[in-house]
Amino acid sequence: MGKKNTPESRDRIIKTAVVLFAKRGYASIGLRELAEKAEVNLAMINYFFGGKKKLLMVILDTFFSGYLEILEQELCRDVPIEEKIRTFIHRAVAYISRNREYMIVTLAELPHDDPDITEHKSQWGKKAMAIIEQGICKPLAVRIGKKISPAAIGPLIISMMTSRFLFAPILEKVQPPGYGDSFFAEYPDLIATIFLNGINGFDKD
Amino acid sequence: MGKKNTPESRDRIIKTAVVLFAKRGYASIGLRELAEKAEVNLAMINYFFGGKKKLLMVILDTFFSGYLEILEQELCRDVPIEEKIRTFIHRAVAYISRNREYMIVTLAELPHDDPDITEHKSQWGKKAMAIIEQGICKPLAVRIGKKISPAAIGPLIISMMTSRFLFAPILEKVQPPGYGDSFFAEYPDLIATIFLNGINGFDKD
DNA sequence: GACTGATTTAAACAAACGTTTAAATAATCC
DNA sequence: GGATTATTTAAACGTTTGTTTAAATCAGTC
Repeated sequence: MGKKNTPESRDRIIKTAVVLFAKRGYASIGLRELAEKAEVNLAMINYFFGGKKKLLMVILDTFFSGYLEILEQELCRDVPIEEKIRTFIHRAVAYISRNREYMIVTLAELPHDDPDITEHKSQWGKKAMAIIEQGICKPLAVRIGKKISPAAIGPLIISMMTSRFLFAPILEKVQPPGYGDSFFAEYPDLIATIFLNGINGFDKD
Repeated sequence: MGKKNTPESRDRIIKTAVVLFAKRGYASIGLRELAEKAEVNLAMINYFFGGKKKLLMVILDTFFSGYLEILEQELCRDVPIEEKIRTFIHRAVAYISRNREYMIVTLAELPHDDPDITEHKSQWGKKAMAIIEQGICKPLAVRIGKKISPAAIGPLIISMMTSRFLFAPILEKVQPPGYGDSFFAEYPDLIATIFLNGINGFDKD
């Protein structure tokens, strides 16, 4: 059963799709343009993925599974909750930054409600929520005496981490250059501190 | 010059478009379906707006101008920064909740980079950034001795406020019912407290 | 009641859409 | 080396896309 080392045109389709979908949106990219940019015959997309929507799901799965792995590894550890959250945010921001386009495709499709895709996304949502419930909400309730729903914390924390990247096209036009490199070095700490202690949390410097 | 009291089919187009775009995404809604659902002839959309993209821009403008008005009114007041931010978040969350679909259409299109639209969006971005610079970043720098860029604060604060709404399709499938009404009553306070003092800010209850 | 401008209509435009087909090539196995 | 897959190709499928056209209907003014 002729299995090659790596079906390299399949990979090229995904890589190209992620870039195009992130830049102009999943729905507005035609398969012909995708095929052309990926240097692949049009029919190959349906050959490998069985349809445009299935290709999107592969991308969503790739991002979600990577994000969930970090969630799992960092939030289930038995360390003080502050340290746990801080190292989680550092790893997660690094992951998001490294896979910017995957993240954008995923986040941009989140609010929409295609039945197939929503069903699929909520599979990941369930798992994430369970981890956040155990890893953050429960120990936090013990600590501060207030129960915050994982349905609030989960979306909140990922939205905070991704905020800067989702606004990138606007910010690049608005912002006078200069924040470039040093900014992203400080970014994970900024998010972690605000999530833990708010903007007042910078007092102690 | 025959001006009617209100061109009611123009309004119907916008109202219908906002709902459809929010639910399934701007790019995946065809003008024929939109016209049908709005009970309007197909050609009316181009007659009133001059194109699909222009219709989208009207929607983006509507949301942005409302949001910016709140930014302006609340953040330029001369009151202690904590109180200022807290009341701003309350008003903004109420606005977002009331105009959920407008917000979703706007936020879902944010990360994409259609030249025309990005140009247009960044007009609003400039204004928002200037207000946040003056209303938050500057007084905050005095208070905590650390300068946080408005290019970080602006996206962060709106992302926090909208997070719960953008994840709605997933959460409705995942979440066991029960958080419904009481949740959204507490939501603005939750966001404001976390932004100001982080999750540790609930100590004092 | 004709005139004017705003609104509405049905019909058509070329272009692009996602998907399928059947035949050709390339790679792998025995 | 012949048989068996896996991959690639060009062509066509029927729909749907956003936009335009020119004629029809409507409302209000003089």
